[in-house]
This record gives sequence, C-alpha cells and structure tokens, in this order.
Amino acid sequence: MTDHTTDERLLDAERDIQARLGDRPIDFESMHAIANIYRAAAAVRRHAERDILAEANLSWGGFVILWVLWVWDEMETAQLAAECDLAKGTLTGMVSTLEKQGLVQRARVEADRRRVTVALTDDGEDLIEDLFPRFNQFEVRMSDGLDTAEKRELARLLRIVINNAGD
Amino acid sequence: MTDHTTDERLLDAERDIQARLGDRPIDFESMHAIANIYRAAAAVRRHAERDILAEANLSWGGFVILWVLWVWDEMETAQLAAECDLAKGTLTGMVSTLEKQGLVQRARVEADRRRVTVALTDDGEDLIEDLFPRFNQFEVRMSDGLDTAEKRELARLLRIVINNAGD
DNA sequence: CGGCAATCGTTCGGTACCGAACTATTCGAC
DNA sequence: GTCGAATAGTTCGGTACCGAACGATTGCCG
Repeated sequence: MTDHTTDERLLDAERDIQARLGDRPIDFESMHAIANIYRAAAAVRRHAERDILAEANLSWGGFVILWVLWVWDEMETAQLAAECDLAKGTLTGMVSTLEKQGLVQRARVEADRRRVTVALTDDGEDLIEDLFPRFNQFEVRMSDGLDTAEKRELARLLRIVINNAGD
Repeated sequence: MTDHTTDERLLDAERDIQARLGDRPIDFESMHAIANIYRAAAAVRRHAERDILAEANLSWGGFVILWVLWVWDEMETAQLAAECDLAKGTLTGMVSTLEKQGLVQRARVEADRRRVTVALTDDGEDLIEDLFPRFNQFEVRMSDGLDTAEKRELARLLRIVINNAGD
C-alpha cells in the first residue's frame, strides 16, 4: 500500500475488477448508488434503535407501525402491512408483540369476520406522540450537511429507485 | 377521500400531523429523505434476493461477503465484518454457512492464533465471478431513470448520511 | 341452498442480524 | 516468568423478517 489516497485506491480496485471481468462491462455509478442505499439504511437503523427506540423497547419496524397508525388511525392488517412495507406474516408477529406491550389493539371486523383492524391504545398514542418529535430530530441529525434542496433531491432520487424495485 | 391527488393528501396529512404536535416543529424534508432510504434499501434487497441471489442460495449479506473477499482477497474476520458492515457475531454465523456451502474457508493465523482469515474457495470464486456481473446489471435496472450525474449525486448524498450515522 | 374459489389473517420453518457474555490467546508490567 | 489487561473470535438469547402452507370466512354460481 503506497501513499495513494482512498479515492485513488478505490479507482485502482475498480480497474482491477474490470480487468478481471474482461469483456463484461460494469457500471460503477449504479453500483455505488445502490450499495450506499443499503449501507445508509443499515447505519441509520442501528443508530435509531440504539439511541432512541431502545429505551421504549421498540424496533424500527415497531416504530413504523405505531407511526402509521398514528397518522392514519385504525387500519386493516393487509393495508397496514403494505403501508409499513412488511410481509403480512411479519406484521402478524410484530403486532402481537406491540399488543403484548399494550400499545395497539386488534379488533375483528363484524361485517367480515376474516378481517382484523389494528389501532393504537391510549398508551400507544402517548408513546408515539412523545417519540415522533424526537425521532424527527434524529432524522434531522442524520441529514445534517444537506440543505433543503438536497434533502428533496435525495428523496426524489430514492423514489425512482423504489419504483424500479416495486413489486 | 375526495378527488385529491396523492400529493395533496400527503400535504394534508403533514398539516394534520403538525397541527397535532402544536409547538414542536417537524422537518418533513428530513423525514422523507430518511424514510425513503430505508424503503429503497428494503425494496432493493428483497428484489435482489428473489431474482438473483435465491438461485445461488445466497442472502444479501452472504453475497456482500463473497464480493468483498473477491475484491480484497483473504481478510481477517474483524476487518471483513467492518467492510461488510456487520456485527462480528453476525459474521461468524454467516461465514459458517458459506463455509458449509463450500464457498469460503477459514484459516487460523499461525503468528497469532486468536486471529482467523477468511478466503474464497475456488467454487466461491467461480460463483462470485458469475454472479457479480449479473448483480451489477440488476443494480443498473434499479437505477433506471437516473443519469450518470444523478447516480453520482445519489451516492454522494448518501455518503453524507452514512457519515452522520457513523459509529 | 351447497359447494368451490377467492381472500383474509395466522402459523411455521428458516435465516439474518444484534449485543452482551464467554473463551482462548497474546502482551505488558513487575 | 507469572498475572492481569487487552484483544480476536465464538456462542447465546432474542427479535425481525421472509415465503409458503394453512385455516377460517365469505361470495359466487349452479
């Protein structure tokens, strides 16, 4: 390892990769963009769970469920799973733990007894109302160094990716 | 629900949220930016595991391990965990499953018998060499609709977030 | 009506992932 | 040289997450 800068070492690595692959061309711009999405998401999630959510015994997903219910009031399971971006099987388990914690409650829909609605309890409402502003301040810290236009641009670019990955 | 567009409904929701919170101001730009990071990451990961990684019986994390080893050759466990952005306890398990699949192998460092290096086997090398170009094409599809400058910008903005969330 | 297909939510088996406790090895101080 | 502190990796308990299989309920069509 020489006195190369990090950037130069990465470029060396890219040249090396490309060389090993010969004819098959690699799009490094796409690679970095996508790889950074995952890295950023994992880092932000870990940070949030350690610093803010742990004291409330909440996972990232649990927090999202409370938040969605807070915004949209009571919801049916399937709709809630879609809104939280979770498989419905996953949601069942997480709603159950939130229910044990007394933060949400289920109710069968009388008109169609296959369906179940989920809603915040009073405790759940108190919790999310206290947590959300602090969570948002965390989001502000995570986007420190970005101005408003850049935050919007980041969100816009990510929406394009989300659509491309859309089910 | 009226004939509002989706954008208008979201703005209504934001006004509603802000109203409920009263004095505590919310930064919605930060919120959307951070929320979209997580959403995009989850969507991309699911898509990749279903479409490309499943046939090789690899998880996202497993693929990343192979990829890092392919680029940087043999590595010590701690370094590998850092490079793959995984807790070292997590890495132990994942390396073990990759080892069972015959894709990597461990070796004790003779000079310091606490340390362990991990390296690709020939099978592992063949696999990643076949998989990576296809994975990169997947990344290209995921960033379809972004031009090169936008991909670079996306990666740059995410790097800022990653730094903010840095351990 | 009576059964068949569609549609809910739940269950189940499996992996990934974390953080904290533990084990083995090395190194430094006296 | 030995004992304790530091360090590398593993183990362990717990949750989150997925996808496929399942069971219950409803609606449709004869």
